[in-house]
Amino acid sequence: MTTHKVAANGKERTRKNDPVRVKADIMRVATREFSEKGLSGARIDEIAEKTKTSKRMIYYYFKDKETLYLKALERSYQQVRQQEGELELDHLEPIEALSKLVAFTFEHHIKNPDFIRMVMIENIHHGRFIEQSELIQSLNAGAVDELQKVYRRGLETGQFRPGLEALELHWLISALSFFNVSNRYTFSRIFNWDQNAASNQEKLASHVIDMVLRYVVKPELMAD
Amino acid sequence: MTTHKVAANGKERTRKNDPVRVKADIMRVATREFSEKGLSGARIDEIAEKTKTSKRMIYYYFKDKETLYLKALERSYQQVRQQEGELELDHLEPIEALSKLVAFTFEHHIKNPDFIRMVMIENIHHGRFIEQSELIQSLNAGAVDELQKVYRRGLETGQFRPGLEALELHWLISALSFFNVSNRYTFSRIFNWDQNAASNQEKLASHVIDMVLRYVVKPELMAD
DNA sequence: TTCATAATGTACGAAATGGTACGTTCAGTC
DNA sequence: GACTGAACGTACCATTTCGTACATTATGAA
Repeated sequence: MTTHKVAANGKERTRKNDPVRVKADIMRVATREFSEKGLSGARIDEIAEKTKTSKRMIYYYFKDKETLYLKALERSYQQVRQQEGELELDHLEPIEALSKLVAFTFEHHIKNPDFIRMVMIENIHHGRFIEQSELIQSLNAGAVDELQKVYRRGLETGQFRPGLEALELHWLISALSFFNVSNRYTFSRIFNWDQNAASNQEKLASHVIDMVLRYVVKPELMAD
Repeated sequence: MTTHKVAANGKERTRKNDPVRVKADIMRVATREFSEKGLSGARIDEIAEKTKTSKRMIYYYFKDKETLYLKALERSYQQVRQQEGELELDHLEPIEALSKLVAFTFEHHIKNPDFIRMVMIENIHHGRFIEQSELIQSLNAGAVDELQKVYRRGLETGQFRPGLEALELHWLISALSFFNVSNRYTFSRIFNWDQNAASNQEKLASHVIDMVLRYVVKPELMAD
């Protein structure tokens, strides 16, 4: 007697226990669903269907819908933070480094619309879930530290204006990069302007970089 | 025989027909609910409860949930556009005028968090509803026109850099002002920084104004 | 007054939806 | 092989939720 059975439909029906895979599968599908439809818009049944496993398993591993959402949110943050990794700015001169940093951030947001959506959704919820997550808070910082280093170097060479704070600078860069992805639809529609078009994205990117540089670099070093 | 009856509880029960009031009441409640919980999160039953009228009336006047949402979205846009009204920049010199315009936009966003939320929600829906609305598209423009005028005047006086476009400038200002309201919760939490605190809001406001000025005004006119 | 239509109240239905009860199988340990 | 806890499948339940059927009242016109 072997351990596998034959189901009614004649298919081989050997069940494999693979908790890691199952869990990862659920997380993958859930993240996409929540990011697309929000916490209230996503349907557990639909998530289950798109999974290789069943609804039962979702509740087995994740307790309830909100817990699943929180885990999906954390996963989103983890993934983008990983990608942020190696920028290697130390060998560049300050202005060049800052320019690269901004360009990278802008691009990085474009490449991760799902993450942007999760953040939007979480803000709609008044950040109720992110507040509970120590994990997310633990893996922040990196971006600001890089910026801090660059800014300090720019101060030393005398190219940057003094008196700015890295965190606030980061806020400005984030705002411009985030908005570019988050508000595409409404902005395009209202002003009848295809913000998504490659040519316009290029324009915006260079505007944003230029804007940050003009804000940080001493004016006498900027050509008109 | 009078036209009014006495209900079981003894209360006077004269029904008044007041379509305008009823409709406005529904719209008021619906807008708040949708802005708070989104399209899928808002509940028709709850909207009905918070109304002076009944669920029946919602469907009588608004067909279905999505139509109600669209109308609420349109109402949100209308309201903020109205407020935008009189800025009176023409009598100010260009730099001063631009500064005022940015300050006003920044403040204006802060004063209308419900509107911001509606826009966020609509973007989560890929702008599916705003696309259907000719009304919303019809009442745009204003902000850009004002900016356009100021920019032209600044060019004439030679204080502004040439080559910029009003729409893109507006995009930058909007991005900074919008993000300040839309991403408060997550940003505060991640960087452990109370973005909402009055002192920090003041800082951000002056950063934003300064940033735009430095971007538009010729560098040689800017003090360090 | 009559009459037609707009406006409103009450109650209900059908489907969707989050969550669970209950039983079975897998996989490692003794 | 016997045993045990983790992993999994199926079917189901209770409630919520959007939407409607049906009856009634208000209001202005003829």
